[in-house]
Amino acid sequence: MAEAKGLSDTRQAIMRSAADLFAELGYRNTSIRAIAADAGCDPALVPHYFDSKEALFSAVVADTVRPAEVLREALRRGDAGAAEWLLRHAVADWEDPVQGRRILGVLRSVLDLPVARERMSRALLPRDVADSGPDEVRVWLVSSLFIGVMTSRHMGLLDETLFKEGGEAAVDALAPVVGALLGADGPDA
Amino acid sequence: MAEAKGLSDTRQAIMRSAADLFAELGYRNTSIRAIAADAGCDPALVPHYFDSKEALFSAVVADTVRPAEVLREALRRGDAGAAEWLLRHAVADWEDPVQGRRILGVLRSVLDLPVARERMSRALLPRDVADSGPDEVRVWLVSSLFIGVMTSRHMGLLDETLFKEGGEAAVDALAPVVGALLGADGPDA
DNA sequence: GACTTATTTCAATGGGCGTTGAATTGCGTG
DNA sequence: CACGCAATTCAACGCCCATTGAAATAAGTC
Repeated sequence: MAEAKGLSDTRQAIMRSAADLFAELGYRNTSIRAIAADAGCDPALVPHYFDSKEALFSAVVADTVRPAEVLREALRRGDAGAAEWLLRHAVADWEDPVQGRRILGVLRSVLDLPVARERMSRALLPRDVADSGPDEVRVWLVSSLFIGVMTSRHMGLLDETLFKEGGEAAVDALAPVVGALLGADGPDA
Repeated sequence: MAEAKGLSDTRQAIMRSAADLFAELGYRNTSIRAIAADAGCDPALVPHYFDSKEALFSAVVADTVRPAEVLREALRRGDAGAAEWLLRHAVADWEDPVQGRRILGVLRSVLDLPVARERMSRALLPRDVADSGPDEVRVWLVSSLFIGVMTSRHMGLLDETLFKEGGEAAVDALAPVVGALLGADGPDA
C-alpha cells in the first residue's frame, strides 16, 4: 500500500544519510548523489521524495535540536545553579555523537544557506522568548557563547581534556561565564 | 619589467577580489571564475599567478588578522580593565567593514577547508601563548566567545542596536563575561 | 627592429552537479 | 489475471566548475 509518500524505508534512509552528511560536510559540500549513495538508492529518489535539495535540508533541520526549550527553562530558574544545569544539558547535547554532529551540521550549513539562517534564528529565538524583552539579550549572549564553543571544538582549537568524561572540566570552566551571562542585565535594567 | 611574478596590478586585484568574495560567500561558494570576473581578468590568470584555488585561499588568509597579539596583551594586563580594553579592540576589529568581513571570511571558510582550520588554529594560538599553560584555556574560552558572537552577528541573530555607535552597548553587555573568562582558572589553579 | 620574457587571452577538457521525464519493477486490489 | 499505483531505475539534459596548454599581446633590452 504505502499511502502517498512516507512509509518507504528509503525515504527514511535518505533522511538519515542526509543528516549525517550535512553534519559532516555542510550543505554546499554535500551532494544529492552522495546522499543517495550513502542511503543505497538512486539519486533521482531524493528530488522525488523531497522536492529539492534545499527542501531536504529544511526537513532535516526541522528534525533537529530545539535548544530554545532548554534555554527557556534555564532562564526561568535564574539563579546561579541554572548556569551549571544549562551547561550540563548543552555539553551533554553536543558531546552526544549523534546530536552533536547534527547541531554542528546545522550551524555549519547556516553559513552556506540563507534559508537555514532563518530556521536557526527562529529555533534559537522563538517568539515568546524574543518578546520577553531584556531576556532576548541574555539568550543571544548564551547562544553566542555556545555557538563559539562548538565551533572551536570542531576546529580542534580547544584542549581535548576539557571534554573528557562527560565534559566535567568544560562545565567547570564555563560555569562562571554562563553565570555572568545569565546575571548580566537584570529583567528591569 | 616586472620580474618573475609579483608586481602585476592584476595579481593584486585578484587577491583583493578573492578576499572579498571568500569573506562574503565562503570558500566553497566562491568560484575562480567569479573572482576573475570581479577582478576584471581572465579566469585562467588565477591558477597562473597562484597555483590553485586552495593556494590562493592560503595566500589570502596569510594576509589577514592576527588576533593572538591582542589577546596576549590583554592577558598580560590581567585585571578587570583588561576585559573592556580587549573587547573594545575586538568589537572595533570586527565592526570594521573591511577587517570584519575578512575575519568572518576566514571563520566561514574554516569550516569548508581543512587546511584553513590549521591556519586559523595557529593564528589564534601561537606557540608562545599555547605553551603558557593555564592561559591556554583562557585564550581558548575568549576566542570561543568571540567566534560565537561574530557568527551570531553574521547570522542576524542579535539585536542590531547592540552594535550601534561603535558597539558601546555590546562592550557593556560582554564586559562582565569576558572579565569572568579572564579571571576563571587563575595561573596556578 | 629583433629577441626575450612576462602578461594575458582563448578554447577546450573532463568532471560533478541538481534535476527531469520516461521507462521499469513490484505489489495490493478488483 | 489484469489493473493501478507507488517505488524505483536509467539515461540524459544543461550548467558551472578548476585547470590546462597553446596562442596572442605587450613591454623592456640590446
